[in-house]
Amino acid sequence: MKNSPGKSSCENCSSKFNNIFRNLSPEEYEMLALDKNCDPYKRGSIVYHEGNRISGSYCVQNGIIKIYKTGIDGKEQIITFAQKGDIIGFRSVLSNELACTTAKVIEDANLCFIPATTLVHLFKNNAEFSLDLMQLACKELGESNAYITDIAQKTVRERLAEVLIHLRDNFGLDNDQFLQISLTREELANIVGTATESVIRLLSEFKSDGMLELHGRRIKILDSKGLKKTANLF
Amino acid sequence: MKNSPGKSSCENCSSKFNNIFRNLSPEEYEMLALDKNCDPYKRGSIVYHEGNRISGSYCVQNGIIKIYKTGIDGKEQIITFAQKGDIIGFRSVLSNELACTTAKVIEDANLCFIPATTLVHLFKNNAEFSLDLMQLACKELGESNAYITDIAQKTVRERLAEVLIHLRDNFGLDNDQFLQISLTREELANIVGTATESVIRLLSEFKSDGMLELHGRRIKILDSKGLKKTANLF
DNA sequence: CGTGTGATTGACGCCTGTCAACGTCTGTGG
DNA sequence: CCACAGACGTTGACAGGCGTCAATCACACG
Repeated sequence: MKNSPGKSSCENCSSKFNNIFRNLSPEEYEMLALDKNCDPYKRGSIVYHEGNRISGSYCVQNGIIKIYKTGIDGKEQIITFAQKGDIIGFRSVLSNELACTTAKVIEDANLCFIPATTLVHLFKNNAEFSLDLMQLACKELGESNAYITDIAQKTVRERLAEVLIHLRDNFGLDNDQFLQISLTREELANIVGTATESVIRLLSEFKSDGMLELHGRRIKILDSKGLKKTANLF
Repeated sequence: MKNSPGKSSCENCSSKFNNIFRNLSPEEYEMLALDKNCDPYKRGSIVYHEGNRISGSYCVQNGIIKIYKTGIDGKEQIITFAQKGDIIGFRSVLSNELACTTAKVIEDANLCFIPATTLVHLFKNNAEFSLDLMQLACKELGESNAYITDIAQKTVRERLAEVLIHLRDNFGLDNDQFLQISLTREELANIVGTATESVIRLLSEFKSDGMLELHGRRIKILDSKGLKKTANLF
């Protein structure tokens, strides 16, 4: 009875329907259920830290994790967020390298730890699974390369608008039509790659232009089309 | 006799010693040799184009290929270069997606075309190979994420210095100690993510500071330590 | 109520992109 | 052999986006 939240089998895990483990055999699900280890993580806790060796990957049951790199003067650059159904840390596990990012919980989460040996075993013995995982890595690679182009060519204003659209598309809205995900101004700045003050100024400009409604940390997109235009998205 | 340059088997291909195919069985090498298709490509020719479907990957025997995305107003953002022993286009093949970059020859090259079916077959049937390929994708992912951090946090001056060091480390020097790879100012700008004029000005500043020697397109690094310091590298 | 974190606003100036003009080099065709 | 076109490199002028610094406000928490 080692799997705390209801010793749930991954086979009918509540997280994302088509998750990365969809092509496992019943036996492999069994194995995964035995090997994994699900635990709650509080907001603010570090799942793994850049530069450390990690002994396995984590599958997100719920909550939100921010994945970032630490750059000049300790300024963090947010690479992506992981949520329900996502798997994190597999890059370092499969390459057998030190973690090149830090994973920090920003909304209370339940994570299932999957030992490296289990993951590698599945990768080597199930071609469907390995292809799925490969495709995931390739998808992330494509996204990262697209973001390089963005950040290299677009202005801060364009990038911020784009990030807001992106956050809406990826995390959705709450009951009041506000962005579901709640970030500090500094975190927004660390996605966009700019100063906190610039984010603040631009957000209030967007508000003046009637594109946003702001209530503290909560953000509502009023003019999606205008925002996309500002972002140079088509 | 379909493989033009000496119907060479990949098994003893002259390209990079530990290349991606190092873990194939003799039978698999045989299969690869039968399926592949090696052709010369002239400087300036396009190997594949962003947005098109590609029917296979390419292994670089020699020459240099520039991989870039087209951004705002057609401005190109160079993501990476491929040289001897590198494999390109595998991302789109394995994800079964459209090419998200363009590959253009900048130094006359010989490329071996590997049909998608062959690559996928090898991936599914040889766990060592699939792990190698996965590690390659993960390595590229790590590099892309590192570059996001750089480009988001460093100044143009720092990035240019870093790119020069990077080009030296990856392509080496010619007999006169100049960088082996020859790029236009515009291409340098499209790596760094800046304007051509800025690259020109910064290069001559670096020259004034005694860190570089410039002869047209040829660049010699005189003060590697100073350049690294300028780049904020340790 | 003090402390700390996050948000906001203003002032200031440098880095860097844009525009324009001109120089240089190479290859082509007359 | 020369003229010309076109690509590439260089330089200067200029403005404005955006980062930095500093002060102040808002809010939560022990």
